[in-house]
Amino acid sequence: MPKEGVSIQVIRRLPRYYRYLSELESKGVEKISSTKLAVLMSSTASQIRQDLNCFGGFGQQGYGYSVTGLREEIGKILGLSETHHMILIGAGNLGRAIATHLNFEQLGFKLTAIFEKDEKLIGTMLRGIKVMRDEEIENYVKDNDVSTAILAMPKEAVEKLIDKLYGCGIRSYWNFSHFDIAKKYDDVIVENVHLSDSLMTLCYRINQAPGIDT
Amino acid sequence: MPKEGVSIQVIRRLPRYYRYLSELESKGVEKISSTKLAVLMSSTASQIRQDLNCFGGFGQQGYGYSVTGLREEIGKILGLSETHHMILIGAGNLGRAIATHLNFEQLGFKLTAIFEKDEKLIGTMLRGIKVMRDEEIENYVKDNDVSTAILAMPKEAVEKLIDKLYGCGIRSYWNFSHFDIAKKYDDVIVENVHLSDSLMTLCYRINQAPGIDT
DNA sequence: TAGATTGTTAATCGATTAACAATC
DNA sequence: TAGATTGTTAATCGATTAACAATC
Repeated sequence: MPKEGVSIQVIRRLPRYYRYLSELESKGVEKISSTKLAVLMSSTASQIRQDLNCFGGFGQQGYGYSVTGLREEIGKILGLSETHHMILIGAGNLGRAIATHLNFEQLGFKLTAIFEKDEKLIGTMLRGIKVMRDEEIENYVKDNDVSTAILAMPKEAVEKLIDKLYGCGIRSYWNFSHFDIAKKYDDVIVENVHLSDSLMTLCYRINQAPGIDT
Repeated sequence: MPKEGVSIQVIRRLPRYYRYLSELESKGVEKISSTKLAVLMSSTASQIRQDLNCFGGFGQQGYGYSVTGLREEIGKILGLSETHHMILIGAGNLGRAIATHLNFEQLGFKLTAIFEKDEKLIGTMLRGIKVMRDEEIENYVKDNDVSTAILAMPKEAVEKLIDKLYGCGIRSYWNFSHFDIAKKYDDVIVENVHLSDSLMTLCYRINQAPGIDT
């Protein structure tokens, strides 16, 4: 169903549609028009209809969209019920926050193993998963289906580890480090989360804004 | 120096330039051309020159850019030495990760206070800061300069708290929740970080990719 | 039927890329 | 001077917005 070549801008809006539709659904709203959804989301009706029609005609003329129906369709497009297995590498502050904070099961994933370098953390439990030693990654990946690795460690550590992960066949990464994985391997899927970049852009905008100091 | 109306796309690329230039600098590289930087960053020379010339002419014809000089200029543009004071609200897993993981001082900010609802966490120390009771926010903000609030708590909690924060005069937010602050107040600066949205787009791309399963 | 709202085509707008004169 | 590379203008490309016929 999802067509090829949908732009990344459209794809990045899909989770947001999904969230707003989920909320409408939980409030018992049954149908919504692109115009009303646009007001709710500070978007435009045109954009919503264009975005959705990249994947199919989910509405009904003269009526609008079924809230539940559309939410489900977007869930299918995103593939949220696919259950890719993922491993977390790095059980420091950030890794622990990721592991405990997210509902992986609702996001198309299942966290199945956690690895860490620091001896002090090995053996501790996180989300019901025992933190394993760094060196066990290769064996684990050989014996288990692993789709994706979450990289919650510094750039330098990723630099050292990435060949091993790639060698094990892992081709998708949720990357919190500043190591540029896509540059090194062009056949991988990488979603980067650069928190410090995000904060820097906030800094820029505060400085640009008139009358906001401190 | 930074001109008005620079597009958000350009601004979001600035931290990345800053990072790559910092790395070149630490490797002792003194000059770089837009062409070489483009190769390094998987960008284009045109885009780099266009981006930089939104803010000024930092290069020298026939030579290129001074690595240190350009890094410093971009640092100035981003305002990384401005030291805005920020408070963190929410000392759960995510809040703790944010507090301990980032070098605020290098990013234009200083974390000065942490607030939390959960009694068990109040009084604990994070990054040398004692976690305070939720209700003390207003008094703290009245007595101290606070530019920005980091919101590391669920949507519902932000929904309840946002009027108080806005009422205290806080006009910029680093928002990890799904509450839509910009919708409610149109004179605020909001940088959203939606980790679950990010993971969903990864899910989509894995499902689209040929031959990647599990 | 009349009103509403979609799906889709066309128009506009803005961002990226290419080209090249200026100049170090 | 000749070569290199910028700053900047022009061309292209793609995304967003507007318009409207189709249709529920």
